[in-house]
Parts: sequence; C-alpha cells; structure tokens
Amino acid sequence: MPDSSGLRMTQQRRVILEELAAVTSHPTADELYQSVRRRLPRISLGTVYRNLEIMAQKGEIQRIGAAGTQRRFDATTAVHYHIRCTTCGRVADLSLKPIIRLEQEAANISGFAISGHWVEFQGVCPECQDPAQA
Amino acid sequence: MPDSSGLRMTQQRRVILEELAAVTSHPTADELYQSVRRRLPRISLGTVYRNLEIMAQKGEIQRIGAAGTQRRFDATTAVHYHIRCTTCGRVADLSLKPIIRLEQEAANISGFAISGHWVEFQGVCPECQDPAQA
DNA sequence: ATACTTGCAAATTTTTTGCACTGGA
DNA sequence: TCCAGTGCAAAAAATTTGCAAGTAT
Repeated sequence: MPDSSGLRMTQQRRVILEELAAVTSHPTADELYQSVRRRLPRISLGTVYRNLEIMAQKGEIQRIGAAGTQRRFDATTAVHYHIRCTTCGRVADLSLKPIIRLEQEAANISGFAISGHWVEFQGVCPECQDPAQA
Repeated sequence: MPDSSGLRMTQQRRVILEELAAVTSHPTADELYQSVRRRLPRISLGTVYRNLEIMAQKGEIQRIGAAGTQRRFDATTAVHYHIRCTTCGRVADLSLKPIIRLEQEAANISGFAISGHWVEFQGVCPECQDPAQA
C-alpha cells in the first residue's frame, strides 16, 4: 500500500509548526494555541494537542522535559541544551556544543538504539540572583 | 541554628521518602500514592503531591523531566543520567559518569548559578527493538 | 473519492487548594 | 503550645477523545 507516513500538511499543521519555529521559548500547548489562534481564529485546542503529539511522534518536533507543570515543545529537533531557572521557571537555550560521543557511550552501556539526547541545566538566572537589578 | 527549613518529619513524609527511595522507576505522584497507601491507608493523594512538591523545592528529591505525560520523581538527587524508550516509555537510570565540567561551561556562557543538570537519552530499548525476543 | 483532519464539546486525567482538625517539635 | 501538616472534597488545569463535517492528495 502506498503512502506510509499518511500525514497531510494542513493549514493548521503548517501554522502550528511555523509559530513553534518562530519562538525560542519552548511554549506549552496552550501558549502555542494562543499564538496560532491569531492566525487561525477557529482552530481548536484539541487540534493543537493532536498535532503536537503526532509531530513529536514523527520526530518533526521535540517534546522537552517538564520545566514546570506542563509539557513543552520545541521545533528544533537537533540536539541542544537547555537551562532552567529554578526561581522564575524560565527556560532558555544554551549554545553549548553537544557531546555526541555520549550517545555512543550510552548505546554501548544500555543496548538502546539511541536517537538523541537532551540536557537541562538547573540554576538561578542573573536576574533572579540580583533582584534589585531586575 | 540547626534547622531553618521549618520542615517536620511526619510519618507521611517519611514513608513517601522511603517508598521513593526504594524504587528506581521514577514513579509519578499517583504511582507513589498507590505504594505509600499500602503502608498508610488513610493518606491522601493531595498529601503526596504536597510533599513531593515541597521536598523537590528543598532539593531533597529530584523532579525529573516528563518521560510521558506526568511529572516524575526521583529520590536520588545526585546528578545522574536517564534513558527513555520512545516506544514503550520506560525510563531507566544510566550509569554513565556525569560530566560536571559541563556545568562550569554552562555557567560561563549563561551567567546562571548552576546547581545541577540532568541528561536524558532517547532511543529504543532492546525489548522494543526485537519484539519477538520479548 | 478516500481517509486523514478538524472543530466542538464532553470526558478524563492530573494537580492544586480551602478548611477544620491533628500531631510533631 | 502552636503552627506545619493532614484528610477530604471540591476546583482548577491539562490532556484526550467521540463524532459529524471538512479537505488534502
């Protein structure tokens, strides 16, 4: 049978992807819904959830670890590192060269077929370290 | 002074901590509730949530990234690495020597006061790679 | 045309909270 | 004592799902 991926590039899917790619803030499904809504007022939150889930499954986007309570997403599937402020909860990207070698090591130890990895640093951001300055 | 935290070691807190320390499965609040319940039948789910939250805040336990939908916890606060099967969702510990040097680098780049970091590898576990064998 | 997708709404699941009572230090 | 902590229950938040209608391919 033809067409194994079976995914269609609908307007909703495209806009969700575009909005996600446009920010570096690792939005939650609801945050994304709010911004997508400005372009597609009739889109539903359910559709956003469904698409994020499907695309994450297909590896087109990345589901990142819980910074807080909610699930967050990232359009950059390439391995990259995050840093989270334990005080204000902000999550930022960190331009640190990923250590791919680690994946080989992890594969050897675990027997898993490694597809990627991600790293999150925890700490207190400059603003929260010095409240007066903020 | 000895204890500025103001935390009391209640029976509930102690049992939650013990049960969490007894497993390596990084349970969700509800899973933990189920096991704590066997020892303290009258404990409430709310209490489990409250304690996990408080202890995570105090750094006595670790809140780990969303492996799936729910928040998960880990009694080991030392930096250690996880590996998650993208097929079955299982999360396991990985005995890989943590690269503390990374924290220094991250601190230099970001200006954050780094308190820790964690790494999660994604991949397919041996069982899921070969279903017939499992 | 076919069957993947959507919007809507209801249902679930997960987490938080108010409150009066309890128990640890 | 006295206030952090608890159980309970209700509320809020987050996520999923059934279904009829819409639309990429």
